[in-house]
Amino acid sequence: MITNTSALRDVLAGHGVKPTFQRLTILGAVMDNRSHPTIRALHAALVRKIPTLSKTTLYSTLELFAAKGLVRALTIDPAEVRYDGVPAPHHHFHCTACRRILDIEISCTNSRAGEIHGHRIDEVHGYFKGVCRDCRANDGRSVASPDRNK
Amino acid sequence: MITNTSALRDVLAGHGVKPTFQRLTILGAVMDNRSHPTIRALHAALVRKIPTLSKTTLYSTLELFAAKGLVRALTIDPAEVRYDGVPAPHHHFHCTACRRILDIEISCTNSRAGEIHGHRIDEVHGYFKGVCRDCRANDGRSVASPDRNK
DNA sequence: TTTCAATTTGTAATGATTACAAACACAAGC
DNA sequence: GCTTGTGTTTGTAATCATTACAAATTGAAA
Repeated sequence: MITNTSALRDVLAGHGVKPTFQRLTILGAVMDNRSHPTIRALHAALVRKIPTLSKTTLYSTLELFAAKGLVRALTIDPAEVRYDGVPAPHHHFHCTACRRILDIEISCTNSRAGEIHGHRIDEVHGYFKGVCRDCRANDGRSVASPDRNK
Repeated sequence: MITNTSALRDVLAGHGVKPTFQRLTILGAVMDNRSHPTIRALHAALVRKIPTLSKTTLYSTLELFAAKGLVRALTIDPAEVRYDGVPAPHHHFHCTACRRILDIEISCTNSRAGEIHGHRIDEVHGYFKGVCRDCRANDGRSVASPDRNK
């Protein structure tokens, strides 16, 4: 685990969010999981730590975190929202073969939020769609379906 | 109507798509509707022209168009996919108050497709989230809910 | 201990999307 | 003209993420 409880507690307190056990655990999971997990994946992973954890709590908590700017909701895959524990703007790559979402380090002059044409900008999203290197090497066939294993 | 039937017929033929009456009508609607309509909105608008038009046809046809590069599917709003009749890469602004999606003319060096880190890039998506000028002028309250009027 | 508000949970809707098979259209060949 | 066959369209029935809602729980303050 990269992030320890006291650090997480500080993050929550710094954003005016009461640090409950569920919230600490969920925030730690999202920040440590760098695969942009879905609610379903998070729930599957977290029920081991919190057997009674409900999906409703995950939905409401992640909505709260996103509103506070602690995490970012990615709507790249229309089937399911994915969550990114790194709220700083950065780009993504969505592979249409394996459905993974990868971080892309690329400079972008539009990443600085602010205002455009009078519209107030709160979030900047940039991503690419295509076939990732691994799937290309695999002749276009998916190398994995990380979140599709029901 | 901006696009006439013969022009639409050429577009479809040029992409190897058989120009049926439904496809011509649907393509014309998406290209003329610059509000990034949802399936629901398109269906509501098109049943006047094709009373028997089914939502299934809309789903399959727009999926076909998107695969052929004729239109672009926007997954900005997690509730519903929206369709853009302008397939050339350009930016969008999503207002979280009125839920509209506006076109944004802005230069972007990353809009040129190609390849990054070995990943083949087929589509480039860039958008901003925030509160649009109209809603800001209206004190943050939505100025309209174009697609929410059930 | 009591109280009260916030949080968490489980269950029941909601509604977009998909699966699927029947109905239909239309061109090629007879 | 008719027949055949393939591709298209349609309607209905699932699927499943998300939301709505109210009861249960927690925890701090009085």
